Amino acid sequence: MTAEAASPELETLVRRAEHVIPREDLATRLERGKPLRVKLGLDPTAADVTLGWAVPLRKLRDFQDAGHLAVLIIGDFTARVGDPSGKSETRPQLTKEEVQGYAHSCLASLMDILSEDNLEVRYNSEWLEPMDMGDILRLTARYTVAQMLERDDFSKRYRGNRPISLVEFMYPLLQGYDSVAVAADVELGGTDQLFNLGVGRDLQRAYGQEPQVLMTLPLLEGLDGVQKMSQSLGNYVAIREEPEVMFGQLMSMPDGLVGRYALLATDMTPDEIAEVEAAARTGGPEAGRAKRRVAARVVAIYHGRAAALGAEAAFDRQFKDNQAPDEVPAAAIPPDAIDGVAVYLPRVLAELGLASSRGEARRLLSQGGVRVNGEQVTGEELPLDEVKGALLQVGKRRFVRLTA
RNA sequence: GGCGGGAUGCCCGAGUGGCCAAAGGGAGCGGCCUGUAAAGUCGCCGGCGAAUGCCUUCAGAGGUUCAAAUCCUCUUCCCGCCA
Repeated sequence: MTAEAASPELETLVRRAEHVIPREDLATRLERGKPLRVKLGLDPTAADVTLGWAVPLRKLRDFQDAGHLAVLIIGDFTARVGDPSGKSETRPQLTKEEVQGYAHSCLASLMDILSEDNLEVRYNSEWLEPMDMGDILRLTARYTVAQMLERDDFSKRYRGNRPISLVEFMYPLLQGYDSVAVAADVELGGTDQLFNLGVGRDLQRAYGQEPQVLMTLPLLEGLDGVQKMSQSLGNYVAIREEPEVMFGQLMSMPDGLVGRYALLATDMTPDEIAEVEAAARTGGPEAGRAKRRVAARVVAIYHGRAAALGAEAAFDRQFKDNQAPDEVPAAAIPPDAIDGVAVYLPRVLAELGLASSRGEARRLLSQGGVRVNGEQVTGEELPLDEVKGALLQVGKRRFVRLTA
């Protein structure tokens, strides 16, 4: 085997990747000059596409741009099984209807990243649903319980006396079978997918195909800076989020994440990444500026440069100058909150969704978390004409304009 | 199939007859501070138009008791050991 200098194409394609296994295979397949079938499977288990998902998706786009075929697998069947990767709990099973709804909304967002060209979209229910018991037995015969238990997440749960459903053992096999069904040359995934991707490789070999190359990409941490970005944890940024909101969400990330986001969520050059990373470490206003830079770059990818500038300006108005955002949702004062000429605020807050209950609303009031036209209000009642048309604010970022 | 252990609020977890809307921690929320960061600090953290008041909550269904998260019976689910 000759260890030739990596081609520029290979260089680009493996950028940001965590593992490429086996790397030589990718090189040789590229040398053949035929477009590769590059598989990425996504389970529609939630409605949005996050910056976390965007990491492998943007890699898939790189392959498309290099002339390869993106084989996007919508895991409408596997979503119902539930991927146990990295989870310490059994995932709740979703219904077919839920999954269809998610698939529909995800697919739209996905196309913000992927190109229409060089794209094949497949639903894995196409081949998984018709499998019969014979097919399933053939599949399950390939793997042992010990192999499954080698996986960290399974063994942890096993040792910790937590349940592991048999159906969870099926998941890697089904995902692996997808690779057989679409004859993948390369499969992309997050680092937590390494085991699953490997199963695909094994199964392809067992079914007489050339085994796929595995490429994993780093998992982007969520805004909490601790756990991976996930919709169920609520620490995510959706790629379709409004520019202003997206910018604000990104500004709330811990400093330690600036470099990670620069690397994984922007198109910054290595030099730029090093710069913002250093700035974030310096701390102080310096770090704040670095974070702004990263936030603006992310917003620009999904909404364009102009929107990014606008979002930053809006951010300053709201959080530096403490002004209400330009666009504030309007709502009528709930009629049952009005008693003659008095308005009962807890009811207003609760019914408009600014507080989860009237009790919560009362707490917010008593703690000074509620403002009417910028003035802190602590009493629970206000005269009706003071409330009509007023700007109601809870905390720093929840606003409603009350219509008269 | 047998024996044993377990199921508590968003999560973890204490509580084994009244003092329990239920300790403690985490997460979250609000105030101050600040770079909407971190750290810090003060407060909140089941519901009900005020309550030392009422309602709902400790897997589910029944029962004992003046009184049950706590005791009894059955059911469901989880874990372990044995087969």
